[in-house]
Amino acid sequence: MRHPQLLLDNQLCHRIYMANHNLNKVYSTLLEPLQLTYPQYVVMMALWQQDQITLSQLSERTRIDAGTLSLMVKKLTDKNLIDVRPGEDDKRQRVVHLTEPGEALADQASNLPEQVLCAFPTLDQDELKTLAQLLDKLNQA
Amino acid sequence: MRHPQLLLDNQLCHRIYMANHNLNKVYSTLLEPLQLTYPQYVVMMALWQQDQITLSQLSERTRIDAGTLSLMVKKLTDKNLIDVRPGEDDKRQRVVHLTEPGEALADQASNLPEQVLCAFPTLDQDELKTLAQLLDKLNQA
DNA sequence: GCTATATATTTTGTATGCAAAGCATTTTAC
DNA sequence: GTAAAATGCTTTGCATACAAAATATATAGC
Repeated sequence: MRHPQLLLDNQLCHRIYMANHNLNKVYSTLLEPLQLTYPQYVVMMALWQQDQITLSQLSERTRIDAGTLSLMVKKLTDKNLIDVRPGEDDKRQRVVHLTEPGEALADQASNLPEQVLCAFPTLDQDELKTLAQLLDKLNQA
Repeated sequence: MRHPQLLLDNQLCHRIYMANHNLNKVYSTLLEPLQLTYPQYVVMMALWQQDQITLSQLSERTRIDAGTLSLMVKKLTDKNLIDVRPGEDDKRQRVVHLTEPGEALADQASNLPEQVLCAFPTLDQDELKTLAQLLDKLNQA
């Protein structure tokens, strides 16, 4: 091969791609009892952290773009986990509220983060911390 | 919040998700001259590394699943970058071959990995190496 | 106040991603 | 040798992603 720098195994992007893939797989198993997809779970986490925020705030927080979010919010509304009301000050905005079942779901999800880490026993606490720091640094750029 | 472990900022998965997202963004800009999407570029990299492999080998290498690959291979064939022939030993298989233009594209892509890293000046060589090692460890699990 | 611009959201079109069903071929078991 | 199981691939259906166009409402400049 003329260009060794193009080897798939040398690409940071592919490591990240695979990690994302592997994490998604673990989550999809763990999320099955909650009847949530992984991105839907991310939206719920954002709302458990701060309820009654606008769609654009939710998009900023989760990094899920507006178009995708628009659809997902519909589905979560159908599941009766959230409900969406027009903004009082600004009628263009739509504010997302957790419903009772939506809030209650946090209890069911509360042991999930720990279980996810259990799926990756090859990394110890220190390594997880370092990994998180390096990813934060990468994401700053 | 009753469950601090559910804070979005505490999730490894979300850091990975954002990193994947950020890298994709950088790639989509850099890949525009090559007229490739990022996953298509991954397929091409796999083939530049080893040509004339079956679809299932390509899937294993790229971690792109068979169904997705089936479609992508069609598009790359339309672009005249690859061509696909039935396996000689096993007629069920289909073997992917780089075309002349497909091989030539590697030259155009050869400086891409370096340019990608330039988009992340917050990480130095050592940190990139550590990050790669930790991701490998995570992906082993 | 009115118009031009900006903002918040939805819609549309295209490209993955993935599970499951379907199809053709090959291998296994007997 | 032949039926059953396995394998390689394609197709289908659904769920993101994301850019760009469309829509509704707010704000700025005059």
